[in-house]
Amino acid sequence: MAYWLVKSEPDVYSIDQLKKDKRTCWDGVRNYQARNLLRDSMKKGDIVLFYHSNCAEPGVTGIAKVVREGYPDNTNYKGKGNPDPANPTWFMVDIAFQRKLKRVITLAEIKAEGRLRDMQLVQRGNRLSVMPVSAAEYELLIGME
DNA sequence: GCCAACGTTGGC
DNA sequence: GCCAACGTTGGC
Repeated sequence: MAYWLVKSEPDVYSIDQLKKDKRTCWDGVRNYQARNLLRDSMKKGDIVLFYHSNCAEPGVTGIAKVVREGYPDNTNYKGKGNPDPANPTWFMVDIAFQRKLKRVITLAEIKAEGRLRDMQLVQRGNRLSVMPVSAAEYELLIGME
């Protein structure tokens, strides 16, 4: 089993929305590196840290689980369907709500924790919206809750 | 709203 | 295949 972190702008899709929906398809990812992870690496049962970006208090806000492995995301090709559905470019997974953290583990705290300095999240110029997290990093982070 | 960092696009 | 222009992300 692996661990992941996904970013979402709370104005667009928040942890509270996921809690309400119970599960959602993680669509709209339009980055090839992230696409490869969605398509090839994320497995059913994997744990996903839910991160709020581009907001007043960026940080990890909850935990979700992969409930459906990568399948074609044929929508939203600039507003239209995939011109070639047999050969999809973009993929998505389904994730289900697990729980909200008791509090937000903020980006500032993560940066301040030296043992988390290798997390992709805090690497320079990181813009990936889906990224792997090691088991050790996951445990440490959850321990800060 | 600013700006740095990065990906993508397109001319050549 | 190079590289400048442009668009997007995301912290601050």
